[in-house]
Formats: sequence, C-alpha cells, structure tokens
Amino acid sequence: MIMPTQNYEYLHNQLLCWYKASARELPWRNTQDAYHILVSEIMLQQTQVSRVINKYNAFIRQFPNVYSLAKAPSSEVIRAWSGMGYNKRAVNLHKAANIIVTDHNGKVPESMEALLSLPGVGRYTASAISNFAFGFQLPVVDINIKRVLGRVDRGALFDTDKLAWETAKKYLPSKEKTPEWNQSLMDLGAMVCTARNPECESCPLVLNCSASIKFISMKGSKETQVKLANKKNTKFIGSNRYYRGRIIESLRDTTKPIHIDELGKLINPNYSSKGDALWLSDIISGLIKDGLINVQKGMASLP
DNA sequence: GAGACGTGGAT
DNA sequence: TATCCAAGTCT
Repeated sequence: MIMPTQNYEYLHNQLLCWYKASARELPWRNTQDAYHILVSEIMLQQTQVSRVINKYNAFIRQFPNVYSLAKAPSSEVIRAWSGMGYNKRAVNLHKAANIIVTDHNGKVPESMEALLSLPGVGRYTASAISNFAFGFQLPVVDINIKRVLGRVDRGALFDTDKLAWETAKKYLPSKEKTPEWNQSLMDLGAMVCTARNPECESCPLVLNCSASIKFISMKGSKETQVKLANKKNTKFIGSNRYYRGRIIESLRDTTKPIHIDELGKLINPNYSSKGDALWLSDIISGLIKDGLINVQKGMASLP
C-alpha cells in the first residue's frame, strides 16, 4: 500500500515526540564540538553504536582536541582504534586532523566541499557534521534512515541511494528541527524499525507507513522474518581481510618491529616461508599502501 | 559500479 | 554453528 499523500506535519510531530521520550543517551549528542562530532561520525561508519560508545569516550580522553590528534604518531591512533575494525579509518582520521590543523586553522571546516575533501569523509559523514555540528538544513542518509524512509515512503527498500537522498530531503522538517529529526530517524531505525523484526506495534509512524500493514500481517504467520536482500557470503576466516586484521592485531601488541617471516607464523601456524611468502607480501603491500604498517629491512611495525 | 575493507553481537 | 548486520568510503 502506497500512501497517496503524506501528512508531513503529523509525521514530524509523531517522531519528534517519540524521540523526546525514547532518544538514546549518546555522548556525542552532548557536545557542540565539531571535532568530537567528526570523531564520532568516523567511528560510527559501519559500526554499531553500542561498540562505539566506550571507544569514543576513551579516544576523546586520549585526543581531546584536533591538535593532540594531529601531532600524535599514527601508531598511537591505530592502537586507539583497536576493536573497531576498518582500521584505515584511524589513518584517515589522523590525516584529516592534520589537514584541519594545516589548512583550516584547527577548525573543522563548515563547507561541504572542504568536508568532502577530508580523507574518509563521504556524503553521509559530511552531511552529518554539517547538520549536527553546524546546523545546516541537510538530510542525512545512513543505513537506518534508508530503511525507515524506504518503508514509510514506498513500503520497500530504495533501489538507489539517489532516490533515498531525494526522499530524505523531501521529508525534512524546518531548519531548527532538522538535527533532531535526523537523529530521531536513526534511533527509530536502530530500536524499532529494525532490519529483521520491525516492531510496528510500538512505532510512532505506523499510520504514515507504507510497509506497516504488510509487516503486521506477517507477524502471526510463519513468515515472521523480513525478506532480506541477497548478499554474497564468502568465508571470512582465511580471507585476505581476516589476515590483515590479524597482522594489525599482532603489531599492536608490541612496540618492537617483527620480521615478516615471524609475522607469517604468528598469524598462521601453517605458514611456510617458502610457499607462502608471496601470499604474505601481497597482504603486506596492501597494508603499507593503506598507511597501516611500515616495513624496513624485512621488519614490520605500526607507522 | 561492484568489491574491498573488520569486528563482534544478535538471531 | 552459520549467517546477518552495523551512523560508509574508496577505488
């Protein structure tokens, strides 16, 4: 069922009212510091809120401002990133801090163009900083908002990001409400309008939602599970990606450089310096290229 | 535009 | 136990 027309005012009131009562208490929501918001947004890329909270607090204690982050050695930032995954984000954030100090007088830039030029900052992150830190009236589309608005507006996931962003813009409230609006959509997606079992019964947007009838009718039946997009599932253990993680993990544990062959044995008990050297050197090359490790005379360490 | 890029909790 | 999933970005 597609909504013929949407009652935006009612919808805005419903969600913002729900948010007032149900918002998650998150540390980066208690700050106006654009640098702190930048840190949180980079950490939150493809990473659950629950796992970011503690890391964020520790990171901000260790690097309270952009200058302290910029002047720290890359290795320290990579260590602080432990447990977060996507380690290149740590390198990018460190580079971004240096660019902010060098090119922007230590202030996170406000223009979209300047934000997008920072390494690791794409459309989502730039918009999030622009809206949350500086109050510009911009939509934000993360996986939550993409799912929530897809269901509300058309009863199904968007086929393209372009359509998702256009729709998010269409649903925007007044400028002063926009930051809370974006946050509330994300909270709703994380807590109620979830990927697998949306709780339409407790959703403030049921009456506006093109998907609610379908989901509610599915509840009693065997088809409780929401049909999910088909994704390729390749084995993770044993993948390149897996071993990259093991190498970084090994190097985090020590300040002393480790010989490549020793590293091979550390990450894989069956490693043979004869047969596996090429395989390992390919992975090492990738890590060097990403700025995640240094290798000198066969000895590897964090940069 | 498809694939690479981590990690660990939830189901 | 295996698969899904997560405040995306870059090439």
